[in-house]
Amino acid sequence: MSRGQSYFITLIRNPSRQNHSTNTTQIRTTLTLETSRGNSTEPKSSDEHQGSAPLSYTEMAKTVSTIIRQRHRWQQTLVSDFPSFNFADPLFFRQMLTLQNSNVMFSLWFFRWLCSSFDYKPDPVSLNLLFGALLDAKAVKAAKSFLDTTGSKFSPEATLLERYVKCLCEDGLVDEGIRVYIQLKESGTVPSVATCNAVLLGCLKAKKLDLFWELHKEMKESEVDLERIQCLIQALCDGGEVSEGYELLKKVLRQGLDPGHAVYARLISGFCEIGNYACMSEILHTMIAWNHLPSIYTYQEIIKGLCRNQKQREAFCLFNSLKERGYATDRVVYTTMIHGLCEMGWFGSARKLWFEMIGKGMRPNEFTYNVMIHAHLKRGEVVLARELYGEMLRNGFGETTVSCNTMITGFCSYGRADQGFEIFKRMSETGVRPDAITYNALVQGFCKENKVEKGVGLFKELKALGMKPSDRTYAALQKMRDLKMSDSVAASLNEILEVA
DNA sequence: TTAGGGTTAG
Repeated sequence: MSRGQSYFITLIRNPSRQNHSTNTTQIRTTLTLETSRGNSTEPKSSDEHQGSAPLSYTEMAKTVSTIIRQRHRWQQTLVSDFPSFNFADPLFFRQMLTLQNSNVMFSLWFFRWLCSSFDYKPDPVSLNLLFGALLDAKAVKAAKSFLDTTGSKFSPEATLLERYVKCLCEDGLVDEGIRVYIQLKESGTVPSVATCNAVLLGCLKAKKLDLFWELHKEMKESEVDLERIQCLIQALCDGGEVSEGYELLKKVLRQGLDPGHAVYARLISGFCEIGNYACMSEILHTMIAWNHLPSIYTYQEIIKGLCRNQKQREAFCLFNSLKERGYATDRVVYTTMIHGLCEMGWFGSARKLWFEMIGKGMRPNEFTYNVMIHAHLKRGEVVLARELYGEMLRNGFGETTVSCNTMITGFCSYGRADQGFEIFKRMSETGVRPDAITYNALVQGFCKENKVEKGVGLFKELKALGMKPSDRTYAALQKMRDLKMSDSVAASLNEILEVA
């Protein structure tokens, strides 16, 4: 718990510390209820105190809290219910805060009402308390708007600002978190290790690697704890420096420390990506030795990495051993494995897995369908691909850019660019956005069939949309040069090729 | 289950 927090809590529990001559529990005020509502379901404005009985701030806060919770438009009636009560007393607001800690938004509404109804000048203690309560409740957006509206009238305590930075970064509002963090540092505060780590983690989440290293450079070496190590290893992996990340892991392990499941998983994924299975396997063994059972996510990454590096045989062995060991091989693992097998041309095994997965009650989704449709098209089985595509749509998986591209590239590679173009036309009707793959595939497809005019037209569209033509697209257009075509198409083609 | 994972041209 931060110093600021404990100070506030002591303050609430023992308000006499604040140099006020009175203690809240001793404060008595004479309340007279001048208006009384007949509605029995509404909270009574303390009828029992009507007349001369005094009411402590604690009791009054309870009553007002109940009214705020239960009565609509309480803002319009509170003053007339308690005309002689001084709502603007800061001590009363603090009582309200302690009572409302289960729902800080009530406190915020009450605060806003105070500001708009009275000449209420909130004191720094109340402002810090409310701000802290908003952070406790992780109401980051409310905390931000609270700061925005109080503006220069409120400078939160540094400890609270640190917590604010942490909440912002955790909530994905990284830019704002970094802004407050820099502001804190500029004001002379040395942020805690936890705050620094939160900022670094925020950078990683937002994929701001340059900023990560820039901020890390300014942080002190002495502050490096296990959480920082986790951040650093992730940053190294994200930046492609997996081996450096592994060196850091080894250093930590030599110190007898365990950096936690996620670090091993990230490094394994990194080594899989670059095809370094020796290191991947070492880390896998290390994590098991530290009692971290690799999750199905980690194994899926390994299977994907093996397949990507043409090691489908090893991937398939691993996949089968996972099943034997009772791992819940889910739809994603099946899809990854089916994809790997299809890429190798082992379509029979892929199909077997497809039915095995369905037999286990897992329904293929757009990813699984796409993998199989792509495989059929690669084998020239256009009719089967079409059938499966229809089945996918019937099963409720809508068309996506990827699924359309799969069909379009399939058609185009078999000299059926017109059929691909039909899908392309449908995309604009169904609101599926074509991308560079769509256009490049169609231009190449039409060129392949010597349909220069269509190819050139689509190329122009591609450029107009700000997309990048691929080298193969230029090469396909280049081949069209000597064909017969109208003068205008020839002029366009020349223009395209000259610029290239 | 801390969250994290799968598909399209080459």
